[in-house]
Amino acid sequence: MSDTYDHKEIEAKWRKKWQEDGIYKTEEDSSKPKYYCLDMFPYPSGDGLHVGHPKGYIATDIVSRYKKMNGFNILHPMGWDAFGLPAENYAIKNKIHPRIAVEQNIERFKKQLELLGFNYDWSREINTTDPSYYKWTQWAFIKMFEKGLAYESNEPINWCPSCKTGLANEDVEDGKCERCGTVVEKKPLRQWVLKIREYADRLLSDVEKLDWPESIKESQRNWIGKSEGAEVIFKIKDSDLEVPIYTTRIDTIYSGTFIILAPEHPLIDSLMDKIENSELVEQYRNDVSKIEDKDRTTLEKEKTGVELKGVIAINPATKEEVPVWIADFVLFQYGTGAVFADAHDQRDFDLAKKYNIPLKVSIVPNNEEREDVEKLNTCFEGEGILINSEEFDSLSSAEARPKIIEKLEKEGLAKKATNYKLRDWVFSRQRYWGEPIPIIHCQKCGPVAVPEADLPVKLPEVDSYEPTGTGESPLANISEWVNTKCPKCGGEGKRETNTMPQWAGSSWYYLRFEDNKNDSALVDKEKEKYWSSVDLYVGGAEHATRHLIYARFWHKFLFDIGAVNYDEPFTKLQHVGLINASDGRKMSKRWGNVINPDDIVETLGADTLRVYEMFMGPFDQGVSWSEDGVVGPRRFLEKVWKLKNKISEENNSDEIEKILHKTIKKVSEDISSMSFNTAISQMMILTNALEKEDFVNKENYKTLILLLAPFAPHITEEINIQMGNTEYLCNQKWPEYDLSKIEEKNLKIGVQINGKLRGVIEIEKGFNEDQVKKIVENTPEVVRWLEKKTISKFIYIPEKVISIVISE
RNA sequence: GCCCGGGUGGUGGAAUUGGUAUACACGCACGACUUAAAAUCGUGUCCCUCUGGGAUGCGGGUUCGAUUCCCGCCCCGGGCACCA
Repeated sequence: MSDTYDHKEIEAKWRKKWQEDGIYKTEEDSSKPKYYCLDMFPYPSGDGLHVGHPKGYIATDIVSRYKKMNGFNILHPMGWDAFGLPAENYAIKNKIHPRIAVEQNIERFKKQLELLGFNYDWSREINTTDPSYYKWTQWAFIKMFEKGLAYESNEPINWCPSCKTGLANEDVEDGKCERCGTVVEKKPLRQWVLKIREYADRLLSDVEKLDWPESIKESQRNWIGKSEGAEVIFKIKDSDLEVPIYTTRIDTIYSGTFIILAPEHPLIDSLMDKIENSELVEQYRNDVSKIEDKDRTTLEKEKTGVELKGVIAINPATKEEVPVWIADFVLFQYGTGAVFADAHDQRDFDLAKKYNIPLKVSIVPNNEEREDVEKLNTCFEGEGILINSEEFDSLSSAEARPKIIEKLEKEGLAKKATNYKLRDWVFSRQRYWGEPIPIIHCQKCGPVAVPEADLPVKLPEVDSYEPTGTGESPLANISEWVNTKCPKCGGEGKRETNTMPQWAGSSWYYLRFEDNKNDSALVDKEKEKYWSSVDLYVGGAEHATRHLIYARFWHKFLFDIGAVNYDEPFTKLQHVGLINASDGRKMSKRWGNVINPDDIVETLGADTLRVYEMFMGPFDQGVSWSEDGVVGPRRFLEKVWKLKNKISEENNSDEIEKILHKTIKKVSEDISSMSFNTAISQMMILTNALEKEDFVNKENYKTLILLLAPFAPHITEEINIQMGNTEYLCNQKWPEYDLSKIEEKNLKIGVQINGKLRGVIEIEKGFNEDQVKKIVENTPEVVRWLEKKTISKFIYIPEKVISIVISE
């Protein structure tokens, strides 16, 4: 037996053996319960992995090994999300075709992952850029098209002038391109859009049944942004035209003294012949169109607007004639793009004060505080008591709302309405490196889906894959590819040249792992029934409103067309906290603070890296890498290694047995709850205890090795074989604990006097209050506090604490 | 502004159906081994005016007892936001 722990030799040896014996290959086996444990698959960047990337992968590796040892059939796969802008930009920068770059980067990533000893079943590897994969991404798109969920639109969209492509709402952060930080412009562009809004209600309500972190669920609720209110109709005087207005505060309708349209509102064009100051109006609309969205939506900006002179609307409740304004703070994309304005909204209030538009009060907080509001000295935005509201006077806001809707509904002037912030998903990109959208445009038939038999529509080779910037993808230049026949009428057709966004392939990849070689279906329904849903999904919280919404939408659609058996893809989600550099900053080439896992594997070993990353702190919390800290886990593994030399057939003390069984219990529970840090500290406690013994019982040692195996698979496998066992640890049974060995016969209980701990006594389990009291009375360290005092209360909380209250 | 999560030693952190706060690890100090160093092992390590007192962001409250529950704040991280 070699005495030094040579991690390099041991890890290389077992990596090779595991691979040769194919022990991580997963087969369907309906006799066993399944466990599907999934990582968010990476985009294979050119920089390779840094030490933060594997944190989530280590966790799923531990959980899946643990589940396997507990008799589950596990699915733990890995693949590559390789389409999209970053891959393409990397390729352009390095003057290399994206396909080649992706191949190289995948190779590098895979090597790095293999060094860490993961139990991935590589026979199920997938790659979103593989035509046999994106065939099914295209297939799903066609199904959506057939169901009317994919449509063409010409509305102005977010355009990133640097990435030279349109973007979805989700890709814009604070008015900037999420990818490159460039300020996004509005650009009218023909594009493909998916009707994710049709799923808004289900996406929202089903959030409740997910075992996900509350923060992510909350983000999704906010992003979907459901609000309930009413739609009211303001008719335009002397015309057939009317303005539908969405409001959540119909209780303020009696103070609606004017209405405001978004400057983009198309109704304005129909009103042009009535508008007396059309020049001014046009100028305002023009000015607004030039302001970037980001600036337009800052609260600090002073309110501006222009009245549409000559246009009069009728308030449906008061029947009063009210002026019509346009103002840029009214957003065309939200609600109906029009609001009724009153003294109970700060923005309307400010605008009215500035331009001397008449205001009226219809809500007051209560009778005591009504004076200031009524004098219009202040804008009251809250809910309160109605005044000046005919029969609704003296009702509360909440009481009045349904009643006002009811009344106006009878006149056909209002109805209940619901609104969402969620916008439909802008799905086309004017770039090369994505799935071609499988549509053929025909002059006669319009857009026609490519027949299923002709899928995949392969991404053609091009000379230049750089973006054109014109709003056309580079594919538009390949006429032999673009020009084709219409599948419907056989006439001349042109292929759609836009490609899909990066999020397309990742919206359903988890299904493909269940059946990655199927050429006749996206996934076999029987296999899907067995493996789905994903039991544990681990990844970064930054995907809360992008990937995790898109995937849920995509999945619900597949459920609706009968392609899958369940209506949610991920049962349990756990997010992984980032690992920052030791300076607290994000690891980045720019700061020169990147730590490469390969280096740690070389110097300290993969097992040490694994244990350290799990020991650093709570799994879902961010932490900074510590050069000093990483030696702790290394010392721990060395201690475990050295215990080999003390193996004996003799039994250890009851005290050791107790710690051992406690450890089995704690490690089992902590893996299930993903509290890896405390599982490791408990194993450290056991190891420290064993170290102090003269010998270590062989079975006890074996138990420790089994518990540690999911965390540190290499070193434990080596110890296992050195102990004379031939079966791989991952195929062995997880240890069970014996509660009777954990339970204490004697308990140490604290004694509090007036709330302060004054001593600790030892009692036998099951002692009653009198017995306990007797012991207390014979404990000098406690009794000295009781001299010359009266005991007014003696409380014994069984097996927990004694609390004595005394007075002079 | 609204919503979600968090605040504990020099550092990462542990402990919550209300019951002995500071487990485990790092760092540091001292000691053993060594010609010496590294490694390893051992001891100590919340603070103070230390027979005692104080401390889980701050201020109150409930309780025999509060890191845990309630009320009012402060700070940090995240989501949403001229959203009608």
